[in-house]
Amino acid sequence: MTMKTIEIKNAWQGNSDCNACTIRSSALFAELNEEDFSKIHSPIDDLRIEANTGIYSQGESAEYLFTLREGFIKLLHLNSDGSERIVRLVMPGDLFGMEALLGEAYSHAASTLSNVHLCRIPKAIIASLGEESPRLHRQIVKKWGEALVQSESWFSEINTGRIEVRLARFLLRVAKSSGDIAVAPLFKREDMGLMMDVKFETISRALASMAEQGLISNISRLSIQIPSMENLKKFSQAGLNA
Amino acid sequence: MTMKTIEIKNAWQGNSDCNACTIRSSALFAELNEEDFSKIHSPIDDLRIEANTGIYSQGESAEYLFTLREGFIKLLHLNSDGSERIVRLVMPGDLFGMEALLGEAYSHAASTLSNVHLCRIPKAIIASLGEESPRLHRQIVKKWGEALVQSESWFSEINTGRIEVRLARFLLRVAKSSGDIAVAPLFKREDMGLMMDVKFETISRALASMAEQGLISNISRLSIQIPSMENLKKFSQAGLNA
DNA sequence: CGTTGGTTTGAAAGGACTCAAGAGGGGTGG
DNA sequence: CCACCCCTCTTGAGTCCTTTCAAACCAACG
Repeated sequence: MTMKTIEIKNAWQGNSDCNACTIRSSALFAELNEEDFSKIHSPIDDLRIEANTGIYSQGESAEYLFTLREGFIKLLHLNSDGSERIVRLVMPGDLFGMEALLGEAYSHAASTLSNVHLCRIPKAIIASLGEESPRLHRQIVKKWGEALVQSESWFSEINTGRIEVRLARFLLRVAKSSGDIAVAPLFKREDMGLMMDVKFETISRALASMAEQGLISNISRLSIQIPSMENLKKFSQAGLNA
Repeated sequence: MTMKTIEIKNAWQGNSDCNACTIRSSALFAELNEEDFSKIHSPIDDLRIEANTGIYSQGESAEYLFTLREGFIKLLHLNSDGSERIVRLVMPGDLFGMEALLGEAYSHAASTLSNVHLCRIPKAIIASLGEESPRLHRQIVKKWGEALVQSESWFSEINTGRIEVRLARFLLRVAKSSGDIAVAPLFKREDMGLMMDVKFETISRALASMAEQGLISNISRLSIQIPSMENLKKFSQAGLNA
């Protein structure tokens, strides 16, 4: 598994204009006002990174935290025996790498599952701003909380029961209804296996089986279609198949 | 599974003297000074609760957060299909029920695995104190961070690989070396199964098998002994058995 | 075209689950 | 104090699901 690392020169898109950010309402700076923004001096970089690229690795000193704007990122925790698990799937609007706020090392590795667009925020900004802005502090606490809840419910739902059920819950979680039909992105089978604690062949088989049951259709490398969200939901809750 | 709920009248031990708390260094109020303490007016209750008692349930409005002083507590997340998982094992010094700080409902249920001793802190205290004490804010952020890291590494280590290996990692995590021999507490097999996503019979078999291999000894309902931490550690990392 | 990385599919082996019976411990009432 | 009950834990045998090892397939790319 070769893994590129970011080359900032190529990825750099300019400094962010956070004030005008399109996902600002869901991002870290949601509650900041003009005055708060005026206090930001260090540069917040706006990066685009291609799929399957490492952003940071576990144990590395945490200097930045990140907001994901577009795409998907996996957070990989590696165990003492060398095995690894995906402990969180970062979705647009989510913060990650918050260990930077604690002045610690990253407790997991982060890498891209798709092409992504993200903001990289130096920890110094938060430290200095945090002293003066209770609003930011509140927002940070909130984000930590969301991360924890996300992590725990992810953990509980994606890792309990038969794989087909777990996979169904996963698909419901990442699915996007664009108009009439719902589409769910897929990732490398290997990665999906790391999320649900099964081998990649098992993911492949589960997808095939669910397609046979009519729960999903149009399996391709990177996505599937969901003919009926209702059916899939029912399936994920009961596992009662035909 | 019958479950008592706290009866405060019986459990109440008096209001806490946080300033003199023995676990204060690791608890929420670690960094508060005299002045900060003087601002605390609402009562922080000091409770003792017996084993297998519910403290709060998922979805309940979060009015308090808790610090565990003694014993073990499980945080139970229940899925939409009714299945449930233990998402975190709370150990002495840990905070839980922090959803109260976000003004939300509890995202999981909490109940005792052993007799416990804990402090119950009304959310109002944090809200009012938080406005004025950046130290407390920093401490809260830190605690959130610890909870997240704990949750993720728990998730990754206790849920990856063969059960015997998972069980070994679990034991290492809860073991206490008192002098020469190390002892690890056990819980109801059912609960242990919910932590590692296996049936309770499987836990029972895994314990028996590990005893046969000499990795653990003196299996009883509530604890085991670990003859050699080294061996167990080696086992948990490689899974190479005899 | 041939190579390469990723995905699918097959068959056999292994681990966990289910159902079921039995053993151990603690508490209660006779 | 003993008998009995209930709850929990252990153990057994067969089934089901996931893994393992292999081989074939597919699409992208040089």
